Amino acid sequence: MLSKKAQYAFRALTHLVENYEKGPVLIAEMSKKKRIPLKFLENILLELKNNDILESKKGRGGGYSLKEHPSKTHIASVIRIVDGPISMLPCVSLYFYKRCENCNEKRCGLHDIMKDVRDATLKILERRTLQDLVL
Amino acid sequence: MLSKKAQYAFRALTHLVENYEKGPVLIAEMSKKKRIPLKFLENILLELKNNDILESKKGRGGGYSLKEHPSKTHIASVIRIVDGPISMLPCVSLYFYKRCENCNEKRCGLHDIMKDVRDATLKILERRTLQDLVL
DNA sequence: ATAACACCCTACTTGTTTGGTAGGGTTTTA
DNA sequence: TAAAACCCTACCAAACAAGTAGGGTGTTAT
Repeated sequence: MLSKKAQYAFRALTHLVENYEKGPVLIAEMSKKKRIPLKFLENILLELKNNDILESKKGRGGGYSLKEHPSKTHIASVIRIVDGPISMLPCVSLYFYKRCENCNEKRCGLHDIMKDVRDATLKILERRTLQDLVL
Repeated sequence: MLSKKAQYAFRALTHLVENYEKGPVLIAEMSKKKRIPLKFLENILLELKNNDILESKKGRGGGYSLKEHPSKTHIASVIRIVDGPISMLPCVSLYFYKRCENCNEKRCGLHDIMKDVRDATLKILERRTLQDLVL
């Protein structure tokens, strides 16, 4: 399950896509429009900025905006930043790999199954972008 | 990510598949062979039994065994019992559905994406069975 | 200059979940 | 009837999730 944090992140990003090319958007505005706790949202946006999804401008007329065109940022990237691994097992994760104790990976049925799941999932999440958030 | 509990469950189930038709297996044996904390494993097996994956026999010569042939129990069922929802959002879950506040489902891009992910995932997890755990 | 603006950063709090332990109770069979 | 083996409830500590607090820092308009 995606955390509430991730769901908030997507709600905020949706707002930013909807207002793309209208200049920076205030945290306060997103918080109000999308009903996200202000200070919590602040942390989330900061994290997305530190990971090159967003950029920000301080002072009057400032706010947050997407660093790239909505079609350039994949859903998978956002999830990895906010929630971490997408895979169901550490031993099949591409970005958060950890070998599993007590499973040799070459002869582990579960490993193979979860690798298939990972591939099927990423095929979707690495193709879809922020653009797809808004219909 | 699957919880450690779920991973233990699959390790134990693997052992039961490997020893299918050799009669009931002791908790203690699975605990030792698969290096799973005994009392924790006890709880897990009990839960699987209460959900019709396993059956048990008490007293001397007793133990746990699979209720049905390994090819009859799907990986998805086990995950749902032990960890709960498989989907990434409550609003796309088949067995644990909860509507999401602030998203009308008919016009939510994220909803659509996560529904696709769910379908792709279930296509695998509802086809693969315990039989596939052992190679 | 300087005040208002708006993001930046660290730390804290509270409640829930996870992973695991304890300690008897119950049923079965030799 | 005693030993074997599962059954059940409750408890515990550590980690994580969700959210709050309170200033700090850089920017812009006047």
